[in-house]
Amino acid sequence: VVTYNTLIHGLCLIGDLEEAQQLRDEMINQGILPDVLTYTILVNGSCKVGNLSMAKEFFDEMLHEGLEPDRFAYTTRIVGELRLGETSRAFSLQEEMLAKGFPSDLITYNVFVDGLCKLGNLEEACELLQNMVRDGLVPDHVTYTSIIHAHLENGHLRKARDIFYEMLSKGLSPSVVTYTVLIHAYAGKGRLEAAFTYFTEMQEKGVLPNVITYNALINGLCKVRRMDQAYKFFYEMEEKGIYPN
RNA sequence: UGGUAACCCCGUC
Repeated sequence: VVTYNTLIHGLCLIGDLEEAQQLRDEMINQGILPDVLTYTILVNGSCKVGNLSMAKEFFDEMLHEGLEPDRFAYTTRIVGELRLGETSRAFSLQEEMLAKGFPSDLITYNVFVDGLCKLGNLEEACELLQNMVRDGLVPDHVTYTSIIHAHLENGHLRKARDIFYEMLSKGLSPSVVTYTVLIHAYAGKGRLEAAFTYFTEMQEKGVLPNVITYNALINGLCKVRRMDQAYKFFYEMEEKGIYPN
């Protein structure tokens, strides 16, 4: 079952759900029964390709097989419900999960925070932070990045920056993703000086920019037609062995 | 062996 799960996971990573499903069928024919991991992988893979009804089907099949979903399975399913905007269903699943002895962990909360942010419920997402603390959990850099990203998407750059500093004050280390969302927003709005400041700061802290970070900068520079500087970063990434995509 | 955050492109509106 580990071999099959690993292969199914690989197929899901490349987005080939048809083949993944066939392999699931094949393992059954071979007398190897899929387990909770198999279904979690399939539910997750379906979500990633945007086929949320398929995600639900796999989750239900897991139940029909008499398998008991665990925290990973529930959280994966919650991602799907939130993407559909089914907030109350997502919360019901959270309660169901709790009733089965799986209280939400940091990742479950992060899924809710990000999901609510993406649905435009930033307020509700922030309220969840209180629940996290109540449950003895500490918001991490992923939690903060979701909230910062939401503020940036709303055009509230200053608020985003404030949250960023709040994150630093709590001793959390921003990741390359945190810096990249900030750089993307500032560069995209023509605030290149601020973007450069973050770009410099991240490297001083040993956080290495990746191709997405460079794309964000180059995109901002191209928008304001500063092609010479755009090329400067383009060459710089090559020097660093970061390949343009 | 499985669950969370970022760019670009494309499609529908």
